[in-house]
Amino acid sequence: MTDALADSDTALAADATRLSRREQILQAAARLFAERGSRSVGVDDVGAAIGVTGPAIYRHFASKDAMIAEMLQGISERLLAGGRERVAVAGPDPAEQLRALVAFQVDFALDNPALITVHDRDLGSLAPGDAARVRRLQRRYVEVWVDVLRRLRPGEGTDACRARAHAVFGLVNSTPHSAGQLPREEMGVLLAEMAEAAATA
Amino acid sequence: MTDALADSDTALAADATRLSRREQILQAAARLFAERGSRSVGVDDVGAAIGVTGPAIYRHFASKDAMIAEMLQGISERLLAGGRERVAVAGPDPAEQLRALVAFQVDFALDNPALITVHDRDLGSLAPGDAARVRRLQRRYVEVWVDVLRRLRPGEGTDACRARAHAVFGLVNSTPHSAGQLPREEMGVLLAEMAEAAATA
DNA sequence: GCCGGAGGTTAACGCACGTTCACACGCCGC
DNA sequence: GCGGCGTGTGAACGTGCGTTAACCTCCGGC
Repeated sequence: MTDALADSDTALAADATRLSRREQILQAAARLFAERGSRSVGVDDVGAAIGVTGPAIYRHFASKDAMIAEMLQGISERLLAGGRERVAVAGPDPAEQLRALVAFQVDFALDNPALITVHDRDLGSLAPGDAARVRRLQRRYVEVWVDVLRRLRPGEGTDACRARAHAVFGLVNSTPHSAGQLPREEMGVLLAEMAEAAATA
Repeated sequence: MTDALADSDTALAADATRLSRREQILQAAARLFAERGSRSVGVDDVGAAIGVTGPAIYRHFASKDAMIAEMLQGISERLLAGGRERVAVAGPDPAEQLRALVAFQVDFALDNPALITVHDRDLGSLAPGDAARVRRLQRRYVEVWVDVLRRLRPGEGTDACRARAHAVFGLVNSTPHSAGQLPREEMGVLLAEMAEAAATA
């Protein structure tokens, strides 16, 4: 291949392979859902966002609901796996574990504001079974935080620690509302400081 | 005069019943919307929640969208007015003003978890004009916080203070996620402590 | 060369749901 | 009593949209 067109073709092909079609769809859909809500975004809109027509979606997902379910479940799984890994890597000190969890959540929220938005907004529009599955994953992620907080604050009850964890999530997950107000690095430092202060107040 | 009085009386009575009905509808709708999202809740559902059929809604609202718009605008107005009043009452000390704002937001979030949920979730499903109106109110409420935070933290820029305000909102507005885990009073104290710690970290 | 499957297209179907319409009923001023 | 008005009902309409159907194209393996 000698011409530039072929090069750009291969580059595009490489990009296309780097992200499978399913993931392309999920990513585009997440962005649209975050902006306007999954119920207001049509299948045609999702298709148009990746350059195909609406029904093409059904070559990759059984239904729109199945697509949303997979999206939410994927997010919850990434959070749970990431949180557990960071805690494991952080060593036995609960203060260090908390720092690791905060850093992880901050990074995730800054890198994926759309996923953060969709994550808790569209849970209610899931079929009961799928919603239960996602909620179970979410709950396990919360428990990772609760375990750390409990060892960090021996005097506090489990319920208080759980409420504390939810509050920290809310704090860090404010990124979609304050997008682009600060450079990413600065925002990360700010959120991490605030989150740790709130968690240990 | 007696005519005028009678007229205004009946007008007031009519307004009162109509307003209470409107309020009933808005309240029931807010609860349903918080649970399942405004797009998944039908007009019939809202009607059924107050014991009437769906079309009865149209005796009180021009359309479902108008109802949502009024709901969101009402929330934003209550927040803005409440925030300004609390700051005014708190006196000149910015630390005291912050405490007042935090207490206000915590009370609101604990008293109206459904409104909190709907408030930022269904903004995207509003008509452009209505959305702009609500966003303007929201922005002015944020600026109330930013003004206080800026005087409290002279070294910090406006953008950082705005991000900080959003983060505190996220923290306090976690109430829908941690509903009923703690008695209200305890939860209020916990959230207020965390919010102040985060705001002044 | 051919064949099968992966992935796309357009057209059409059906249902959910917002909205409107025609009508009914109770209440209050006259 | 009577008529207007506020508020409700059930039926019907229109449409947006998720989904399916029928058909096309490209491509890798035999």
